[in-house]
Amino acid sequence: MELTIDPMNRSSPVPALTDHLGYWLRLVSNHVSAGFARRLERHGVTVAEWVVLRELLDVDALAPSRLADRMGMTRGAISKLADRLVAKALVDRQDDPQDGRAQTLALTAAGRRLVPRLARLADANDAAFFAALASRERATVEAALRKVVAQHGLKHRPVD
Amino acid sequence: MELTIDPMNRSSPVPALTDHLGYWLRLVSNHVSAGFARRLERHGVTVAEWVVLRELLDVDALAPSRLADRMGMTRGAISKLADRLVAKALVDRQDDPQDGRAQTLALTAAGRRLVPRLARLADANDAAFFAALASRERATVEAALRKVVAQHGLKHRPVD
DNA sequence: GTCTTTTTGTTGACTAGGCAACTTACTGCT
DNA sequence: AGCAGTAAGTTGCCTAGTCAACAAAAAGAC
Repeated sequence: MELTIDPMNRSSPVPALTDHLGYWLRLVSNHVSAGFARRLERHGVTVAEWVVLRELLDVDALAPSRLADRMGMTRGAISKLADRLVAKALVDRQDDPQDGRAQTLALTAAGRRLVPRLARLADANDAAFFAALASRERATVEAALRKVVAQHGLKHRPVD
Repeated sequence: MELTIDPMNRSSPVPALTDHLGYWLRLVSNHVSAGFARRLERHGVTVAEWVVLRELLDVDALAPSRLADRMGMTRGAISKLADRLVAKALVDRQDDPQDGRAQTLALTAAGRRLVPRLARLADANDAAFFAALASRERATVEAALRKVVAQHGLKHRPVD
């Protein structure tokens, strides 16, 4: 390929950035996330914090390390993230009485109250961004993305 | 909605993270970018640096501020990014003789040599990630994403 | 029962970006 | 010509991650 003789010096038609599906994915994804971040900002919450809150809603209590696994972040990051959420009184951190190393994170009453409001923002953001797509089209895209996730066994890594 | 009477306490079925298309987008996008970053790592280049190099390939010389516009980054970020690329001898920074404020960035010979190799990594990464999709399916996804981009007039913002 | 290994969470150094203040230089108005 | 306004690039401070070293505690080996 690159060894092909090319007297006219046009041997390497380097593909454009936009030739990769990953480019479009990242472009749209970054805008969707940034848009959501803007909406969350008014509530003093970041996207990563939202994910924690939403995760905690279902489980009632979760070890930071489990959260790290679920979110695809390091324990160090979760440690600091939890600090912030505790400071905002949205999350309660408690030592595990069974295991001196372990902790457990849970929503406070305020956190539990906030989640549904933020969920509505998430709905609105998604709807606004993908309004251009017919619902059939949206389903197709989601199916394709799920297929990619399945094929590569991608673990949750919603935040960078 | 949240005012609906609900004696069973099931009034707010808060949607799951996975109910949003944006979630899947971000999950896949982050993995694709992280995968690409890993491939680039061996060449001592980051994804943002790759984007700069690829942009410069077409134009031969570009002002940092134009680059900032194209990449959706601040001038401050471009300033530092250019520093790194100059340090790696992949980019040449030159003062504009016409305008005492302005500069111009251009690929060095080494930079120009590197781009096609990195482009191959980009191709490989994209192909590997989306191998699960039929080419028709890939085209559908790309069309949908382009539609979203068009409807919102999204400017280039490939890097966070 | 002790000693090694593993696990849990924290911390500090580092990175890459944003934002805003700043310097320098050009532009346009009069 | 001079001066206000604007544009280009740099810098310092901030944020939110990673990574690796660490302390404390539990688990496992024997």
